[in-house]
Amino acid sequence: MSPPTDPAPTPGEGTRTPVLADVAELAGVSQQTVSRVVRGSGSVARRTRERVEQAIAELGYQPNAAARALVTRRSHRIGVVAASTSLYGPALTLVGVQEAARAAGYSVTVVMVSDLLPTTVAEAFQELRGQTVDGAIAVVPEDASQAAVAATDAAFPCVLAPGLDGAGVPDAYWSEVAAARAVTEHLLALGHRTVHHVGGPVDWAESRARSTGWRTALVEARRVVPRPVRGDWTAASGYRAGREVLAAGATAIFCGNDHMAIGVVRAATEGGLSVPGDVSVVGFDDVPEAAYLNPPLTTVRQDFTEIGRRCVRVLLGRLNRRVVEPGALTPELVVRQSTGPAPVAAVTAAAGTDAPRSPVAG
Amino acid sequence: MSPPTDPAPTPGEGTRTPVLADVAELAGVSQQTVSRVVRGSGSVARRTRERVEQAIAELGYQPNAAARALVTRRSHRIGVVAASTSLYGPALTLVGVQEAARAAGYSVTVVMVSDLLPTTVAEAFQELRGQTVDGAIAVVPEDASQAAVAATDAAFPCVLAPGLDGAGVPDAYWSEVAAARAVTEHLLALGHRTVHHVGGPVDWAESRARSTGWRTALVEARRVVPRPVRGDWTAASGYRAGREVLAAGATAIFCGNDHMAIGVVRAATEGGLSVPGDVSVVGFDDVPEAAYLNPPLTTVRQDFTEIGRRCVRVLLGRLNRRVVEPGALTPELVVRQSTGPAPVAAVTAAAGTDAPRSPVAG
DNA sequence: CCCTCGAGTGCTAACGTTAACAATGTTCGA
DNA sequence: TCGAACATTGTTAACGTTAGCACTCGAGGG
Repeated sequence: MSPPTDPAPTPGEGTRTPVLADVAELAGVSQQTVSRVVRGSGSVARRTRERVEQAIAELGYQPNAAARALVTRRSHRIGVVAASTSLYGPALTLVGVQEAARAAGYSVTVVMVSDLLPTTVAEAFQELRGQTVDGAIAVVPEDASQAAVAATDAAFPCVLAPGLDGAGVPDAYWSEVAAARAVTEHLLALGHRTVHHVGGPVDWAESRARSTGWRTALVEARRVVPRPVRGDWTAASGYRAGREVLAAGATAIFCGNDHMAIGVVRAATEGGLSVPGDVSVVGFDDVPEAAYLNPPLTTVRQDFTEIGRRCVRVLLGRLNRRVVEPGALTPELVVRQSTGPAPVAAVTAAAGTDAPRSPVAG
Repeated sequence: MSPPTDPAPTPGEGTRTPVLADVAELAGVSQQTVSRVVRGSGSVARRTRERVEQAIAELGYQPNAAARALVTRRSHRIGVVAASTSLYGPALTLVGVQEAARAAGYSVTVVMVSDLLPTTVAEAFQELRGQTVDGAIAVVPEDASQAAVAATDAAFPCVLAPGLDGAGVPDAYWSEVAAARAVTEHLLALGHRTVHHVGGPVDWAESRARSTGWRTALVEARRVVPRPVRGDWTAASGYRAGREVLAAGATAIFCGNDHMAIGVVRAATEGGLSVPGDVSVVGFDDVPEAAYLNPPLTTVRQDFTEIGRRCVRVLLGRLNRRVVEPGALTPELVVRQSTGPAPVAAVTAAAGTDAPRSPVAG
């Protein structure tokens, strides 16, 4: 509506966004005093402060972040490099990051990478460094980000989300391993001879942790370890993997995430198999829908938001030259109705019966 | 590992991040020339440019965004105010925004709001304005953001995601209405007397659009319009709403999104009703899992990513004083197996039969 | 041969803020 | 009553970049 008149910098005219000097003039003090009031540092007489505050309110003054960042060398912004923020886990982690960052007075710049090539990820980090963020968090599979982070300036602190740190195998990893173990043991306890595995992409640390937990439990129980089939986190890939694993005669399947589990259940159903009558399926993540699926999905609950919060805590700590212990997370097995006792006869024949309460097969 | 030695600004010592002046000195030219090379503007002799470029590479120079923003008054960053980025639609829209922004050389700062109070949203915009972003996109229900956007400085361009603009009812709205109509008509064509509705929160424009389309179709076909039940997009709320609607004798249910549809299907299944034998259920969004649910869900496919891309296009256009037509999106009805002919006897009795191919009831 | 033009380059002054220091009063103990 | 310590305020110089102008060359037209 308004004509595109070029707002020439005619002083004292028009509605130029107010700056420190304007406030100072209106309040009748020096810029420095206004600055002190704005930052809440240094000592300012009560009367003066009130006058300044009123001037600020009157003018609607808001400090210029760029100017401040230039002189302070602190932008109060952190960067996040994320793979696909549409994936359930990363999306929630991002929420946690946002939450914690905001609470600490930081804003968040997100850079999404479309693929996981180390080059791409490294570029993303470089981009953030150029954007004068104070530090960065990688919500990207470790394999891709680790090298990129290592190549980064030491003055540019980075935190890896899944592992919470590049140095050493972190707690988060082991809790996932433990959870996957618990899943496998749950299935074994139900009488299944062994447990098949539909895993996520191998280049995700989460995938490997879950696979490791599964394998360990199997080996410890002296069971056959079937060759795991890998998907890409999607239901579609789960469906394909499911058909494959089912063809191999699986009666219990542990999936790397809930969405793939959905695909596996679908594959079973289409194959005339009932879940959990003929085959038990377990997911991972506990997406909000898991409890309402057909059948309600047994899965592992994971507090992704908390992971995000912790990343921020660690990063902000590092910015202030403090070391913050990330602490352990405890994923929790949630048993619902997609797991049940092993079928009496473990054949791939398509028997449509749902065999209630069949005794555990030794 | 490295001791926390305070990097004092001793000139020419240590590994201070290189600035324009350093490059200029190394290349034996003035800062201005380096600046011209970096920005690719102005005329620079070929030989000089090469020398400068080599110096840049040698020093690993990267321009300081804060300084540049300070003098240019352009940060090449846009802000996004989003409700819950963990919701499927907003998450994908954010992906689209990222994609398009990046391609145009912009980075993205996200501010998440936890609730939809106009105050909260307005605060989020203020925060962005202070962060010197060039403009903002609201991926927030219009009701909450419209006022906030209106209250914003004219010099701070904003775009509303769902509507693509605050002025006038946008195309996106009407395409959703049309899609909801198509859903309802599909259900009616299958012989259902009427269609029940489990809608999303009323303060979302998307919700209202879908409800409107549903209602219109019903009225036009001169059918009874049942009272819609509202959920909050989650499967849990869908489940509750589903029980309610089912108790009212629904045989066809149109849900505001796929997750609520999952809850509704669950409610039906638990009530001993088969889907689509006894009751048909339709979702909205076409989440990637929809095709693999039990039964595969009939729904409406929606290109959220494209919405995000368009927002950026419109915003960037406005930044350059150009008006960009957002253009229409065409959501598409995807018929799968959760919808079928109306049952012969529309009673709430729990008959476990799946009544295949029952003829359409006039 | 002079004048103009344009390409190529450099100098200087911003942009809006904060840090460091200097300069006021003011108070309090001796 | 004097000086030290303190509270309060102002002055000056950065921070790293770009815009505007001025300058120096050669080339080409009259």
